[in-house]
Amino acid sequence: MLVDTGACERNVHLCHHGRSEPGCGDCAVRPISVCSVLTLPELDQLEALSQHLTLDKGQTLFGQGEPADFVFNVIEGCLRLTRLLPDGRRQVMGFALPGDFLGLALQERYTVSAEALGHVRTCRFDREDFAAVTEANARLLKSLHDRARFELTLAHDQMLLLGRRTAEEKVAAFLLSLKDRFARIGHNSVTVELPMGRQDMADYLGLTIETVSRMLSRLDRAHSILLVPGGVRLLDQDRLERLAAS
Amino acid sequence: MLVDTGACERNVHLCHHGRSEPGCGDCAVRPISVCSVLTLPELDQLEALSQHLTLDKGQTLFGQGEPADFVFNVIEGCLRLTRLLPDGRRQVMGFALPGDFLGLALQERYTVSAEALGHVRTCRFDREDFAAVTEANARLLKSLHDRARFELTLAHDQMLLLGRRTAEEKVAAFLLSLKDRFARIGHNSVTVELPMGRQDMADYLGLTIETVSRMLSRLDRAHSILLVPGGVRLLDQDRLERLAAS
DNA sequence: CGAATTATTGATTCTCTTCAAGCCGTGTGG
DNA sequence: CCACACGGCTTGAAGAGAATCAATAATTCG
Repeated sequence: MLVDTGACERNVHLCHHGRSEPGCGDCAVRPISVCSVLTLPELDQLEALSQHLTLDKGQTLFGQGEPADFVFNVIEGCLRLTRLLPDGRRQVMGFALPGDFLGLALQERYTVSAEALGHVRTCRFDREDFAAVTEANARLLKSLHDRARFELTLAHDQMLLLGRRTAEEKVAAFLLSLKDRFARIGHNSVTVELPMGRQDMADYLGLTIETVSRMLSRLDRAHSILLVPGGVRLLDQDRLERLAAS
Repeated sequence: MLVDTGACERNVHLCHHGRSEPGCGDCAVRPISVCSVLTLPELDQLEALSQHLTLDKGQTLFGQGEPADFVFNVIEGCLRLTRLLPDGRRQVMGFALPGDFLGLALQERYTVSAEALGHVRTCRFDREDFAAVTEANARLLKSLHDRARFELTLAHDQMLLLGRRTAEEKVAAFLLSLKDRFARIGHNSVTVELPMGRQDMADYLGLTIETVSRMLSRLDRAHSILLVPGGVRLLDQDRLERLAAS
């Protein structure tokens, strides 16, 4: 069944690694990516298999249902991972930030679509090539496995949120978790950037866009947060944490 | 914060492997467990580290927040994996069946409680011991990783269900997925056993017990299913699949 | 058998959705 | 420069689906 998946331009910018541009050794996200466990020789090996790939806002990295030929490291920017039901209902499974690896939950085909929420840079590998490297390198496999296990706990957290939390709690928990994620990649601030739109937040939290907007307004009115263009300032983190109550 | 976690008896039956009882080589769930990738000598090594552990209905294998000292293979029976919020709201993260491995999403402490829904037999390993074996055996690590990735896709499915499906769709999807899981472990029948109670189903699906009961009654009245003691007979699987619409 | 637990069903309430309108920042072209 | 359109966001009013409250029925278990 065909469904309108929105913007799907694929005129992405691709470039093979050349001697002139900085390689894996200088990669900005290396310390926080799966590659952090690799030695320099191993990095060289991997680098030979990698291609940089750049997307602009709205472009699709891969689409749900397509053959899963590639895996990716996110270097810069933010992507939205969505799953679509035949009738158009949408669930955002997550947002990928720099350092994230895309391709853990892969079967033969992508089960989600990945779309750029702004300018995005990724490092792409042929899935088979990457699998071969993984097969031969126990440390890399362990690193991927640790990520998969961590992703699993995140997914469990999200299941609890979707199943048992109120709209206000969902929004509060979302803002806090986003703050934590940004903190982990070095972007530490009480003002949390929101690279995604309200509809994306809604589809991530199992709500409607109107409810998300209302809850943000409510939190703003209660001076728990301050809505600013492109983001949110967390004013009363204690209260938010009490709401998010894990 | 302390919360009543219900039945917590720990008088579980423990037994070291002895020569007289059947070992890993004859294990009923070996072909469907993580152990399926191991050679016989490797199985012997693992067997030396294993203890059988038996629980009766209502007993707790491990509790949320406790130090995660052990990992488990489920040999027989069904367990409920729950996470509790401080205020008592509960989310059932999943049900473990024979062949399932418990301990993928582990950090230092268990993030869920595991309770027996009936008579349960498990194979227990010290977490450190098991980690050492995993570390040294790439095939086992790969097997665990594949399981983790599969669990991740299941978690994603559940997120979609919790976030975007109606009560009736949730119940229909649950019955079908349970049927599939039983089929995969050899228990193939149009009559699906329901080892868990209505409250467990409700907490798994993000509903209340009353809503689950109502939806089951509705499906029964529509002759899509037939409610039988301890289970459900799937009469109109097509209609269920249309409802579950993935 | 009788008590306790679990499940079903009905009546009512409430949270979130749906429908609808208006607002705001941005970009565009006359 | 301003009118206008467009997309994203907010806000309000009405409606629906599931929760809650309450009572009864069916099972399980001692």
